[in-house]
Amino acid sequence: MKNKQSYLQNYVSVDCVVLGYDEVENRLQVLLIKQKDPDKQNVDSYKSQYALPGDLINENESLDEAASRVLNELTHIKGIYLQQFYTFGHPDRVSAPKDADWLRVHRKDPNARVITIAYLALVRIDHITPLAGSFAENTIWRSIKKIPKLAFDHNQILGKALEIIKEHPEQHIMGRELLPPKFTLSQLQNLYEAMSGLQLDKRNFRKSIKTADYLIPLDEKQKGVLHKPAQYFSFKKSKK
Amino acid sequence: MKNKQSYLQNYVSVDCVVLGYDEVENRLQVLLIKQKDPDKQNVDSYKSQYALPGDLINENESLDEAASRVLNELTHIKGIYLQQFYTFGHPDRVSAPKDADWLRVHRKDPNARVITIAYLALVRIDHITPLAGSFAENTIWRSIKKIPKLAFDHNQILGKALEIIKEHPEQHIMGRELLPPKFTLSQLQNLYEAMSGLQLDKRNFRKSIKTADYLIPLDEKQKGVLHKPAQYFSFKKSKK
DNA sequence: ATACTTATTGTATTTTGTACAATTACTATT
DNA sequence: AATAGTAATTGTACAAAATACAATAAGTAT
Repeated sequence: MKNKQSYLQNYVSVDCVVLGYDEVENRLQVLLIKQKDPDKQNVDSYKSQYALPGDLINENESLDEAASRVLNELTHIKGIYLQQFYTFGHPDRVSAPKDADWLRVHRKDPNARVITIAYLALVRIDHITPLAGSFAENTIWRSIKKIPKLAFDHNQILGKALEIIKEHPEQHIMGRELLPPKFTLSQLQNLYEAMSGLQLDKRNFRKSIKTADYLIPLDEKQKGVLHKPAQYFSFKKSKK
Repeated sequence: MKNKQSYLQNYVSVDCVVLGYDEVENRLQVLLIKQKDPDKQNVDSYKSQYALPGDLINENESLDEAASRVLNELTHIKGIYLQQFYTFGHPDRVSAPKDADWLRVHRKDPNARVITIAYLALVRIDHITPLAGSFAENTIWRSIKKIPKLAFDHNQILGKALEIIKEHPEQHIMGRELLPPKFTLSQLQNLYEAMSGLQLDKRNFRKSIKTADYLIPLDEKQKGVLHKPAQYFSFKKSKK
């Protein structure tokens, strides 16, 4: 280590991969923001890009707090579990030509490197109203099967997040409010299938989750359905 | 996002948890550096601390490259697999009184926040000669069972690294050169046991690794041992 | 009464994990 | 040559978990 070396400016940001479970369509969507036309010119003159919600960290907040704040500013949701999953810091990760305009307007030093700590959140899509037209940007949900080209290295960040939930769906279901407080086993199975990308056998799925022992069977059934009504279940409170 | 907001200086560093496998003692040790007396006074006047090897990132290197460089500068080893495992960025992580002296000497802005990306490396301890008395610091191996109080939040960083290898020993053995090119199954089992902290049954261990299919049995036996000589094995080349 | 829809359930089979001890091949000693 | 000492090697019985697979049940609508 050199003594009191001079040191170039680094920006530090957090980016949030917010995955919303769409129970109706049984698919995961990702929350994206549309970068605004930085020069306030008409939209056609500027190639507006989609991006993951993210922002520079503030002075006195932890990384986790920064991620919570950014998520809250963009979705108005609070108390959601956010998991740090990787840090992206390649010197060139924000220096593609496509990103130059945005940086020029939004950064004091547009050429400075930005290191970003990426976070993953999972939510029920019908619990969130993306703040379209809010102070910052338009937000939209996009199916993870049809991801557009994103700003910076955000496609890479999203890809890593999707790998993680695909590998361990079970770790990202409990305590994440991805289902209503009361749900059927079919709803739970659909969620597993959407997260893993696999199709599961009904009988074996039910056997395995009953072994896992995190469900509470309720004395309540579906009503008004055109078939045998399913029993409702809820999650046991996690100990953490 | 605010427009061209002013932004406080953040330092960004990498810290390396280098775990060395000591086959003779069958234990893992961690590579620590001893911070030098910053004021060049006699050692007694300064509470010298142990720390994980780490350094600020340079301008044009990726995070992975920074970790490799730091590791190389401290151990002269190259080509070792380094895995990013977590980023630590609490605003107060370097502001304990114990760390003030060192920061005052080594940082232009001793009060600035430091975000550090932590990396994990595993090596054979007899392959590494820590560079005692080199330009920067003394380096020592310490058993992971007897970790002293470290600088900054390095105990926390080390703790997280140890959790990771404890949970998935198998992922950190292949391709890491933790054993000689030819090794016996007992050597391999000892390594597993050191990493997991568990004791394993010989027959069951052999059954499971033969299922795993990453070993090549060699036509060679131990020589000159006071017991039935063991067969040597080597790892299949990993495909990555 | 019938058709329709989804929920619910069990069994046989395979695979994997676990507990447990006798025999083998070498060296050193007598 | 026989014996003792040491670690390597191997198998079996049992339990638990994963997998493949289809008939019956409980509602609604006609």
